[in-house]
Amino acid sequence: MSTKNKILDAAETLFANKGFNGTSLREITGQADVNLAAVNYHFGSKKELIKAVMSRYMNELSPRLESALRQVCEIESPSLINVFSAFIEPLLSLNKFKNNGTSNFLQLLGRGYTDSQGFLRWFLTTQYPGVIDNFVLAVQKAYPELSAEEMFWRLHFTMGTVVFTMSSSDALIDIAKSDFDRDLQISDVIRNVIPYVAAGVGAPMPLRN
Amino acid sequence: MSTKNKILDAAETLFANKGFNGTSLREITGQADVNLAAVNYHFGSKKELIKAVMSRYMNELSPRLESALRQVCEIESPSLINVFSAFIEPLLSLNKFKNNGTSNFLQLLGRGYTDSQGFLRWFLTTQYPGVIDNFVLAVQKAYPELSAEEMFWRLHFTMGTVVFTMSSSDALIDIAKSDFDRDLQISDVIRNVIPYVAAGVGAPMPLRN
DNA sequence: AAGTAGTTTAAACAAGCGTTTAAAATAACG
DNA sequence: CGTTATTTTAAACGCTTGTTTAAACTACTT
Repeated sequence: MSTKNKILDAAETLFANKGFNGTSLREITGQADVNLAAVNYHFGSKKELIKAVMSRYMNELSPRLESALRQVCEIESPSLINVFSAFIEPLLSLNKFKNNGTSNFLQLLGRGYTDSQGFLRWFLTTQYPGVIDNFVLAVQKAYPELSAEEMFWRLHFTMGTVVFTMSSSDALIDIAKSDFDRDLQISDVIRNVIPYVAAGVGAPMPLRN
Repeated sequence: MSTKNKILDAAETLFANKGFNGTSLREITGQADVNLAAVNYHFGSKKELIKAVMSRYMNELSPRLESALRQVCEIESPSLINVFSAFIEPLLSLNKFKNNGTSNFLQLLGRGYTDSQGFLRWFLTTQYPGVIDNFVLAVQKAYPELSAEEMFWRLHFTMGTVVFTMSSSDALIDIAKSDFDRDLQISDVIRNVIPYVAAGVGAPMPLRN
């Protein structure tokens, strides 16, 4: 395996578990078993490494996601469950792409929104706008009465639900094991969260004052 | 104002905006206009300072919250909207306690769940179990059909929604201003999130396979 | 007024950080 | 084979981190 990929693999796991700020280049190169200077040689800087880690996933995910959402839009009258279920297959496909891929990616997404003053949010929204656009279109078709402003709020809440849940999914799975004696996978977490966010986005429009 | 409080005030704002890892003691003591060593003299360590910042809020919040939730349980048949609305007054009361108190506290809560490997989660659940217990009781009364396992999931999702929303509430308020020309307060965010989480928690029980 | 306890101060500490350098090792190509 | 290019390496860079030290200063008590 190439040095570049060894770095990407080690960085991905460490970033997901300890955040971007919380992971040093020495930890990464130590786990990847490569020289410290290799990061700056191959990626230029730590910030560029973070982008590279995210890009590797987004380039895999975004075409699948866009096409799945487009398919939902072709349904006669799609439900919000249809919309959110469109995420399942593309997200779980990241597990074939790499071990713990789904979990790692979603955790990284969560980190990106709280660590590093939102530069990752900027990166994602400017580099992969097609995903967001198709998502909004699908929700609009499933719930046309939802105003633009209400949509803005609820999609943000949904982002929060998913991102937070995933960034602590390891703890969640542990608790589920000890409290309910159930062995859960990341796929179970995804399937559990869909009715929740679908109901949240589908809540009746509140009366404005 | 005492040195101790000057440190707490400066630390609170910086922690909320930049996270615990992302804020140095020199930034804190600089903004507080206090000597660097004062933190270790008065609090012992950075970790203890973080606890002190959180405790100051929790000691103000938890009795109000517990009593509000107990009141909801006394309603004949409370709705989930009732349950979550019980949070409004106690949370907004933090604004009288300190400028931007509500926003700062909720952002800190969000930081605590992702920064610092969850030691803050441990701190909160062990030090303030009464809040969680009363919350669960209220939800149980409002939605008795919800199984313990489903409750576990949905409360976690709710925590995620709130915590994530609040930790990025500054960005949210900025976007709302530029996209919808609406000047929002933290209270608007709270009022918007309630129908969402109430609908999410109130979603019908899914069929198990 | 002297002495003591509490507080503040400047300076230094060791350790860790991301990044750079220049030499050594490896690979690729005419 | 010999000569470029590319990659890897060890060492050091300057800087920031949390924490500690010991002296200076303040306030209160006897």
